[in-house]
Amino acid sequence: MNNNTYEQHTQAYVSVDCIIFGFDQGKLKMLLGKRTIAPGLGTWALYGGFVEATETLSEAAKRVLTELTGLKDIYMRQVGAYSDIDRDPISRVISIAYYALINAKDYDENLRKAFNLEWVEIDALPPLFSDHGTMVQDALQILRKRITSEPLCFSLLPEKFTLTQFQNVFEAIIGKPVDKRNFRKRAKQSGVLVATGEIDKLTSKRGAMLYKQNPDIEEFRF
Amino acid sequence: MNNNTYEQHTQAYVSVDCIIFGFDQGKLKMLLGKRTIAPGLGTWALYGGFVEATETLSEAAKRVLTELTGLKDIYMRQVGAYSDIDRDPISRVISIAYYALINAKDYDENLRKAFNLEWVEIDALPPLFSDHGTMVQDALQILRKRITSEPLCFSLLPEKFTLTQFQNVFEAIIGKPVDKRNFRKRAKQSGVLVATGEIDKLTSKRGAMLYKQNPDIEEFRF
DNA sequence: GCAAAAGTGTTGGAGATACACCCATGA
DNA sequence: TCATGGGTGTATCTCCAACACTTTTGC
Repeated sequence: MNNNTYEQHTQAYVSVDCIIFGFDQGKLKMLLGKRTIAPGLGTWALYGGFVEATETLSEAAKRVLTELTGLKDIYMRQVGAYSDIDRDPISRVISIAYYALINAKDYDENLRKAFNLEWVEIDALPPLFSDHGTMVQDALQILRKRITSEPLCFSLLPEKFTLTQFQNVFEAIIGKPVDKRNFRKRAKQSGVLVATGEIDKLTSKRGAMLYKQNPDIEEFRF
Repeated sequence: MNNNTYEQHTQAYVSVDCIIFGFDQGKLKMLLGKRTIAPGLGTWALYGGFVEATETLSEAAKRVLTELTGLKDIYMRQVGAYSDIDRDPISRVISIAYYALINAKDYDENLRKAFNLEWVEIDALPPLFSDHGTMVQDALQILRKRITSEPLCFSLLPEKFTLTQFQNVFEAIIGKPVDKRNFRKRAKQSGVLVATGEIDKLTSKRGAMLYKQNPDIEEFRF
């Protein structure tokens, strides 16, 4: 900080933009809406909101996420700050992107319709408003890097899930298939999950063991 | 973005704070100053600056870095955005932290004195102003994670360096010693550096081969 | 001649990869 | 009975870790 007084400097609007990932039908998807206001009316965009004087960035992101999804305690992390001068043509707005992971099954279809949002597959993304496309690519890169050091997959799944579901989410994030036997071995040896003893009969005739996240992991390693 | 007009929302000052790392005397250090203004007069702090209307965040960070060091083309990356309501007691200021890596030998001592900065070892850091300590810890964590996927060490060294110097920087960042033979094997096999053919006679009687960063690496893997 | 830094190879173990078939059940 | 998804084991290979002595030369 130098000696200039604050008033000599300009202020800016600060916003958060939320990248909401979900897993559905074997695909990693995200919630996008078409802008209903200028600038960028009608183009696909992330949902966001201005940061108010009484809240931090993560509080603002949580507020937006809860408003949009009705869910609390959403897994959410900061991606970064975006500040191109003209990223918003109306005024200087600096935006901080957050990614969030939700279980798509928990998500209320009525809210989705009320906000005019769509689940869009991440490998079929349309062009996005302003720098939102960059934010999304940055978030995806972070997801892929962190998948072995943070329990990302579980936030995209129901509380109890089969090994096959776990593998499907994992593959959707890293973007390539993995060997089933090796994956299951790794899953069991790593200790990141525990068998519930319950059997899921919905997705297969034979039935599959349901697992959940091991709550006693000190440092996640997968 | 919702339908409210921009004017309904409050603006904030936006600043950048720079964490300048250097390597000197076998230790990873950073440049810190004691604040010369309120708030926090006299406490150790990062050097920063307000973001002006005409510049992006990274331009502001570059401006501050150049002002402070006289150097251009500094390796610099964003750490994240910090927004606690009272992180600055005078006014709402949202700050984006950047870390920078410089070769301490390039750094002009006169500038250091002019700005009243000190090189402080990262494992002997004093308490820092506001949330600057958090920024520094976050930056260090990023450095440690990225050391194998980004060419960080080279930015802390002169253009030509010995394998021992390279190993010293590496150890300083990860915070623990590594085996010399394994490290040298890895350095050579990875292809991240090339021998210059020149011999450095300054740091040893026998002389050591000088290497430099391999410019033809497409994806850095170490 | 000795102190100080440079330089050099081998072995063992752990973890990752590749790979194909049987099982249980509902329809 | 057959279609569907669930479940399992072994052999190989690659990468990483451990480990100690010789070389050169300025002083």
